[in-house]
Amino acid sequence: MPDAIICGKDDRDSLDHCDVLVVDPARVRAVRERLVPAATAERMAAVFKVLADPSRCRLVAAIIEAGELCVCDLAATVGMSDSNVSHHLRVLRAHGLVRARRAGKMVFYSPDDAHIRVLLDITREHVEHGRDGNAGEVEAR
Amino acid sequence: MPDAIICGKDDRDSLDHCDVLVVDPARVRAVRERLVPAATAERMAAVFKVLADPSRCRLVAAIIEAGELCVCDLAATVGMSDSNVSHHLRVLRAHGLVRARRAGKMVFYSPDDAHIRVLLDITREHVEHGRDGNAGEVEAR
DNA sequence: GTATCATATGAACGTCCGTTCAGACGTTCA
DNA sequence: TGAACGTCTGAACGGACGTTCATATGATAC
Repeated sequence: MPDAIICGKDDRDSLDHCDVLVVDPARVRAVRERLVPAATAERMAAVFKVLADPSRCRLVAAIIEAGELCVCDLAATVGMSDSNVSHHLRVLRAHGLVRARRAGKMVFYSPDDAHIRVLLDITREHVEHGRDGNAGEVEAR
Repeated sequence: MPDAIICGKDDRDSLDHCDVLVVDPARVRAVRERLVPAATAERMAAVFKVLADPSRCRLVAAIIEAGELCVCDLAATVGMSDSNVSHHLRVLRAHGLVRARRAGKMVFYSPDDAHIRVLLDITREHVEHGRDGNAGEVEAR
């Protein structure tokens, strides 16, 4: 098996420079073929990014828990300003996580996706039971 | 049923001001009791934040796909600089998503959590099949 | 020892994002 | 119509974060 070679231009995505050392080019190529495409990863990261905020996590959890809730009650539930809640709800709505229903002056929000509930459940179990790996330290080695 | 009342101090978390309108205080209180604690939400958001980056998504996916991979091969696989990959791997390691094994000059990384694989799978299916709600537009209403 | 390689680290830059504040919009009720 | 209310919007501030560059560490080979 080769020890270290230089990969050609075609092995990289599309970078101006491509003189990168590779140890096991066969495996790299195999993994690259089966790897999630960059565009898909981008959309996946976007979904995670929506949930990557404690406020939005609680908002979504509260909406799922209640089934349906208006903005001011949501704000009271999670302890945030109405304005802030509204900003977050717009993000959640834009990404299809929650749905809005108008009733007179107020707007009721309800969950709009089954996957999200699973994501929250798994992650909650992960951080509660499982060892979640400290979030602060960097030691390791 | 009451139309709108002012909630007392005990109904809020711990804010200096608490003059917040609530429509359905009973439901708010019920949801608050069963709602995920703020501390837990913080840790959940931290997990999501780790995955809320396309580069890290692909790195984790590549490591899971390959089972084990060294830094330079990871860099070649996802098309990033070694330095950048190393930075991201530190984050992934600090949060217990991947594990590092040293072998001579090089370090091999492998998955260190079963939950993460499920999170990635669900999210990938979500953005591929399911309607993922456009990430750009904000229209709605 | 020195040289080379694989990886890790730190600083610096630019950008994104969560929050707050002030105000606008739309709806209801008198 | 005008006031009160629920919600939404935009600007602005502060902080967090991803990337790059240069450099340091650790390990192997000569």
